[in-house]
Amino acid sequence: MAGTAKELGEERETVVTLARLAGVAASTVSRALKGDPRISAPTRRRIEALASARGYTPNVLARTLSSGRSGLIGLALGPIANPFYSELMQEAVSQAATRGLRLLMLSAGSGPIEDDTAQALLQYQVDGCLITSAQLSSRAAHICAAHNVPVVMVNRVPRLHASAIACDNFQGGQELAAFLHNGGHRSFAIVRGNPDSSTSIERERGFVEYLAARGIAVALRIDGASTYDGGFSAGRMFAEMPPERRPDAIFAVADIMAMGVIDAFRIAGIGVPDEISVVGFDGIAAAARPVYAITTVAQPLARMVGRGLDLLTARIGGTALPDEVVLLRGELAVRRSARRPA
Amino acid sequence: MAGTAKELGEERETVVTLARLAGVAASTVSRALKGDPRISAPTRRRIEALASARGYTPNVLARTLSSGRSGLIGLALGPIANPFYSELMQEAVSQAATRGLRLLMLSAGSGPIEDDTAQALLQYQVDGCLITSAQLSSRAAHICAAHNVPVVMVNRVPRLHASAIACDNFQGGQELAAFLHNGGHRSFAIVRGNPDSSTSIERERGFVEYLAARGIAVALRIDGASTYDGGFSAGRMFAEMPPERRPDAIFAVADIMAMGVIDAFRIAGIGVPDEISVVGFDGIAAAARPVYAITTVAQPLARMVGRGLDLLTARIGGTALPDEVVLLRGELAVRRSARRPA
DNA sequence: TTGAAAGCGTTACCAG
DNA sequence: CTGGTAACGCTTTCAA
Repeated sequence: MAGTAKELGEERETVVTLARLAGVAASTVSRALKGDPRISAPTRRRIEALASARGYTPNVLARTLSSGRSGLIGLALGPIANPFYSELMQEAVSQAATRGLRLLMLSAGSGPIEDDTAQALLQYQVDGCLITSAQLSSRAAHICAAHNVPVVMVNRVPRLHASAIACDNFQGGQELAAFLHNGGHRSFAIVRGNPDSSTSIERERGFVEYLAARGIAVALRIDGASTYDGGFSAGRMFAEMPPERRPDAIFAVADIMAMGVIDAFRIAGIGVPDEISVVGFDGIAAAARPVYAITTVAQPLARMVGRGLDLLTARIGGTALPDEVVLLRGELAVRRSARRPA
Repeated sequence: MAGTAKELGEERETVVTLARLAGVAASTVSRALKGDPRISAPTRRRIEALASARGYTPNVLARTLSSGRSGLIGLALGPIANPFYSELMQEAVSQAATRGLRLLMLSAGSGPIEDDTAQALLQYQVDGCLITSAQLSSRAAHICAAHNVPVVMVNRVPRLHASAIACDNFQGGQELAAFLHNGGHRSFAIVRGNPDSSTSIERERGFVEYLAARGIAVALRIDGASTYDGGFSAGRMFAEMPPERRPDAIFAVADIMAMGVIDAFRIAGIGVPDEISVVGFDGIAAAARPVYAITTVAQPLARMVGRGLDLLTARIGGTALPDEVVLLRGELAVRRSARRPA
């Protein structure tokens, strides 16, 4: 083991130094190391042995310069108070790794992704870009388009030049409405998420339209800002209403808000689901905890990330594929936070 | 706006194309753009104008190749079921950005960081490496050392060649023990974290030693795996004990486990802190929610990340500074999950 | 104040 | 099957 450790400050190996050591050309080393079939087995073995003995590490940046591909995917994320996005990020990191891609993380702040962030992406020659929990400003979109950097929005429907992968939020909203309606609920409220997130809007729309088709109007909509605290405040507001005016059922468009609502009810001594039903959306791990047991629509996280990377890699070769929007169906997870159909 | 958008497939600008356009040499462009004082003001302005008009983006990778610095920091993280690490990561991303650094994310799986991960870091010529929620294998440490890549562990004390920044876990453990002891508790239990995390061990040691010095032995230690579920199971175990044999106070060495413990007690109908006190460690956002209100030691997250990056950048110039371990004092946050001293 | 040229480490192309 | 050479885009001497 110690034999492979190198002195501090020792020069780093390169294809050239290896070539000299092996008595071959640099190009031969390069080819041998990436398994080019034209290199004879003995030569390859000799070079491989040498490389590993000397602890050679290829310089990906130099490779990028000459080949044009960096193996880097930019991952831009907005504020991730919502655990859904941590879970998404982890999934992305690990799936990218298995595909030999690395993630360059960019924090996008709370607004749309601006020029400087887009610039940063381009500076590092990312092969593509995954955007979650944020929108792309139109200039940023132009910049990416101009530089042939494919963009895939995850969990957002793109307003601009970009492909997207998302859960079928509209359908999920409908499904929850149906579940509650069949469960005998008749008066509904919604705790809304971020007002300019397509995700939240679609969920709400699905829910509302399903009920509207049955002649029911949603009685109340409160903003919950897609945060726990927002949900909690909303929950307190419901709790303060006279019981006879309170809705039967509440749809918080994100689990994290549903958790806040449920906690507010608990503190107020309002029984869930005995006095009021609460459903969420996302399927985050915390929503499944026994103390919440939230009935929700679980997003197919792994598949979303996988398909998202597919969309990206398909477009990376320079192949000019048209933008594509993929909607994946979420799965209704029936737990105990809502009274269920008989 | 539209004027700056470029046709799809148009060649990307480089110092060379800009130089041609401006009628100067490439080196002049390079110097002008980075504010080299030797370039005359008019020339600089002309070049700057041109660059921004044509949407020029420097290729950081090429720069790295010639200058040796990538501006990339490798961020290796283990499994981040614990929200503390999501919070840490976010903080790291944004602080790095303000320093002009970017983070390359590497998922380290659950074991120590192995050779291949270290290789990946080196391949991308990271200037330095931040490791959290994981240990560095001895080989990986050697590899980084050999390549002059400084390593800083965050929230871990290094076993090997690396600097580190952490909360003073030992002191925090003592402080919690003191708080509980002064609050009149006399029988204690610990819910342990990951058995080979220095963080957990130190917290536990601080707690145990404080009590031992007062002639009290910790009655019971249960493994909680640093997860909510682990805490929840531990809580159930306590709940099933005959009340007279149950400890007075429980120290869960991570807030996320304390949450599990508290929830288990709630389900079992055991009052916190009336029947039993629970304290945690970390200061994650969720621990402050009214339904938990966990008394805990809050880690100074922002300062930890800041000092961690300081340690790193100080070593990046090639400056061979000795390894350094910085301990920051956490702050006791007294909330309502534990009976407090009179 | 500016230009020319030589690298940085890799890959790709063209010879042989 | 292998070797040379020319890129890739930028910085950095060294000259002018």
